Amino acid sequence: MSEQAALYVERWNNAPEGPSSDCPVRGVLDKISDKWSMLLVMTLASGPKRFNQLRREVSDISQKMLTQTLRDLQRDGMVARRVYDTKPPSVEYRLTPLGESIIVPFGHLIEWAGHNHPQIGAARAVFDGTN
Amino acid sequence: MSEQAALYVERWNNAPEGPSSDCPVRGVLDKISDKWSMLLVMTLASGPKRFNQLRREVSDISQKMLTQTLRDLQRDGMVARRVYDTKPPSVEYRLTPLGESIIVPFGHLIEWAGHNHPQIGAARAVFDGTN
DNA sequence: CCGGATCCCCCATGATACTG
DNA sequence: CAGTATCATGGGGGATCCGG
Repeated sequence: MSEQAALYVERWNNAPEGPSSDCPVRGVLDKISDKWSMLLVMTLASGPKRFNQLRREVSDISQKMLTQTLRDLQRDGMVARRVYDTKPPSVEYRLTPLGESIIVPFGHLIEWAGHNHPQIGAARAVFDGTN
Repeated sequence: MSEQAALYVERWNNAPEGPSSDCPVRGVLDKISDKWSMLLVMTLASGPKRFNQLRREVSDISQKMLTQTLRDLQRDGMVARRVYDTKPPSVEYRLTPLGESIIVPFGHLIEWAGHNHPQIGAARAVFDGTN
């Protein structure tokens, strides 16, 4: 393992309260592992968007989950919601600085996924063929 | 947004097949968002472990999900399983090089979480108080 | 000690319909 | 356009028993 990785492991295992279930880091990670949160953050990363615009861009999200996920992101301070008093009304969502700040670490994960998904596919083929 | 972040966004939106539901990157990310996968990877990051040892360290995982998650990780080539023909039998799990390679990008996310969870907590308090 | 098999519950998600 | 309200469902995951 690289030294950098070892550092992360040590920090993880010595995190406040340890890696137990009430560890605040695990609380944040649970949100990251939400089905739609990061997808919406990455979609908003290219600029502010309106409700139905998001719905079109993330075409397989239901209206309910879009509303719900946006509210959660707003509650966590990742997304700002602004209502324009036009007619018909329009609502714009944009990333806050906090929301933008997660793009970089999440981007590393995307890069890893892009780089390694062929290996994972190969491993699966071997595993499924062997058993 | 930082230039680095903008780069990630561009790559994401120009990913193979785009950010659609059958994008291979989303397939990998779905695994990352699994409830237990990354927790086990980080636990195994500090060295090979036996089954019940993992069970003790991740105390709130059920036996069923531990078995299931380890099998999925093995299938994806992230974890290697080795059986020692002792009596009683013992089984050791360890990260493969592929498994170790995800520690760094995932570590960035943990660092982000550790650094920003106070802000998130504060944002929630404001939101819950305002509404 | 390491798990496979089974039962079952419940909540996240989806579908649909309605409102300001 | 941007949601809310309500109902249906399915599979993730816990509890438990069993076997090698």
